[in-house]
Amino acid sequence: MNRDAYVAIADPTRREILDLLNEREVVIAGDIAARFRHVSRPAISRHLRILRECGVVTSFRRGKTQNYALNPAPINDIRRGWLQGFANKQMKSLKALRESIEGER
Amino acid sequence: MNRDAYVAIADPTRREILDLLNEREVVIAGDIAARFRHVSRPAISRHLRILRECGVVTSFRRGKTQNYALNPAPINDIRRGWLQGFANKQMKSLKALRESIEGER
DNA sequence: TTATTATGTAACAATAAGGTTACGTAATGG
DNA sequence: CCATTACGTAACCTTATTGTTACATAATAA
Repeated sequence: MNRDAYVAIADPTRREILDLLNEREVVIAGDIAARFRHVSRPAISRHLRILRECGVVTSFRRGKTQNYALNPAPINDIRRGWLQGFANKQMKSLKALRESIEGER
Repeated sequence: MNRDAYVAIADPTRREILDLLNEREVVIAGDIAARFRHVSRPAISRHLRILRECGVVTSFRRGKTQNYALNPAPINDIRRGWLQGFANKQMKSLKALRESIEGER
């Protein structure tokens, strides 16, 4: 399956996983799961799969460990893409408002 | 219910609604629904409710129309909050990497 | 080879998401 | 008052999400 990066960041557990991968470069699956007391290892495994399907992490096997690494591009694209455009439009509205007030003088 | 703004922007239909509200200041519910050929009015009505629950839109009645307006703050908070921190951490990693290369000389 | 470690996945359950049609209701206009 | 307009919502269906436990598999260790 191929998912949207918006989905990746919509879940708080996944954001926490992404934060972890942003700090440590490469982290093995077991260490990621160990971080979460309240969530089981299989649940984390599936979150990791979703993150792969969103294209925000990559994984590779080394010996008997599965290693995960961050691919931040799709997440940065959200920030510089839709969210940036969203913020820009607000500025345009403010500018238009400001100019209409100017025009009233 | 009280939801997370991440949920608001996770759905493409809701992003489209938000874009619309970002352009037009105040839009009545019917006009929003009319924008979507493939999605029914009740479905849009529920998207609007979710957007309210996420605190990203406000609505008020005027006469017989329900008027919707954007509250961009929670969305901007995502951009300047978690996503900004996420991007900053990457820069820190790059800086650390750069400095470790410096150190090797 | 057998046991252990590390991790994915199948099977299941509960809940949420997103869509539809049909109906309820508040405001306006004749 | 009655019809119309503009919405929300209830009931229902389907599919997705999130979690659990139990099992399968791959790589190493003994």
